[in-house]
Amino acid sequence: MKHTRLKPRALYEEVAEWLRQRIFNRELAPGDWVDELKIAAELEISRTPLREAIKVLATEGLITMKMRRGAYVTEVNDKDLRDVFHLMAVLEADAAGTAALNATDEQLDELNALHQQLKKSTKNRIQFFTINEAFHVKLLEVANNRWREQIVADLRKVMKLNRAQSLLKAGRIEESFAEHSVIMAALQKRDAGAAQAAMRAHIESGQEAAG
Amino acid sequence: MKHTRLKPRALYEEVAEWLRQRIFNRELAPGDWVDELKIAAELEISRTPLREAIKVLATEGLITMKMRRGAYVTEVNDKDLRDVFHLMAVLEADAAGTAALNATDEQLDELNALHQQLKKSTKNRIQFFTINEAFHVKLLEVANNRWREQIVADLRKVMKLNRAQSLLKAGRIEESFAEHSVIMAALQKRDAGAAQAAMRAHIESGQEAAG
DNA sequence: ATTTGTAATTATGAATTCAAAATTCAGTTT
DNA sequence: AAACTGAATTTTGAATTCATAATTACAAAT
Repeated sequence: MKHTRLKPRALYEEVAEWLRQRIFNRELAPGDWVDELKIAAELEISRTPLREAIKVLATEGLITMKMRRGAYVTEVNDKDLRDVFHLMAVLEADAAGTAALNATDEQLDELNALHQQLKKSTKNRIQFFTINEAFHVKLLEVANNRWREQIVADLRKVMKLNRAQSLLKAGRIEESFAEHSVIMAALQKRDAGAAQAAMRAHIESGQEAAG
Repeated sequence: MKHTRLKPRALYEEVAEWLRQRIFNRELAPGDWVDELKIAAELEISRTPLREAIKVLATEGLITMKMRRGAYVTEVNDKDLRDVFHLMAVLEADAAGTAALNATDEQLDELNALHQQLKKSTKNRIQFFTINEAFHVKLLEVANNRWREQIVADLRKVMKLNRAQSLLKAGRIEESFAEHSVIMAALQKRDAGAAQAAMRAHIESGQEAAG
């Protein structure tokens, strides 16, 4: 039995996560200034842990700090978004290649289980996104490079700054699922080159849909 | 004329950089605990900016924080190092490919100028390292993806945690320079595939030398 | 001698306080 | 009315203080 943790985590981490969610939900939109006093009052904490959290988000790239002026939510322009997508494609494609070669049979089963769940979620946008992300996270986990997992997670956060990525074009879900099928097939054939190519195509395709 | 800046940067950034240098110089070795009181006293500052700096380094991966226990310099094992090298190879190879296609003639000249300096530095380890790093940084700059520049910079920091990377085997400098020559030639021929392959080979070769 | 329990000490986490820079706003001048 | 000046206010940066968790030191008991 997994007991409830006594010591969840540091306050500044809680605050950092709270800020991230606010940003992803657009309650704090790109360009908005982070009002330290207002937010500290809202969370009923002092400015100290809030300021620590802000510096963490700044290092992640979600927030930009201006000396003696304050901090605002990072604004990503079209080029930034293209650049981030490109890196995601490069890193995830490489991960797919590695996974095709190194995944255990159990891990392939787990990935396939997620893939089957995805198949059943094409009618539910939110569920599709959730499971889609779980699949990508699982694939990275199988590729087994903790530094890449961290980097891709950070890039994903930046991508989420842009509203467009979540507002997919009509028919995109079906298209996305079809691409996933190609990836899954390549993984099961343990064809690294094909898995790599399929993942790259998938992410570039997602980029077009978002743009 | 570039005047001296009145307000260089935030104190916590100064402290973060000071800590990084301490770590790279092994005055703070992997596994060492960061004594807040001692360091704050040494720098004659309060714990507040020091703690902010620690959180930044933690986000970069240089320091690991344990709740209510403190922070210690991250220990990287052999697998970590392999993983970091792999990502460097993937990211820098891709950057080399992009640079081969998109560099202006002026940028190619600048890269070549650094390459010529490198040629003259094979007798001076420290100078070779400095110019070598400048070349890689310049190449990333030409590839023009600020997110990648940040990521590679962070990975480089982690690599520097390991002493081995700076203690090259005999003959490695000449070998390294030869590899650079191949990269430079591919760039000047604007052959993206060749540039990519050469860069990947170069970094993997560096990994062997470090291991 | 080893182990267990408790007090003392130390270090971390967070709030509060203080200092200084930037912004706002009123008042004056042109 | 627009622009400039300088005081008042607001906001950020950093030091200090306070609270509490963790470690150490020490004593007692088996």
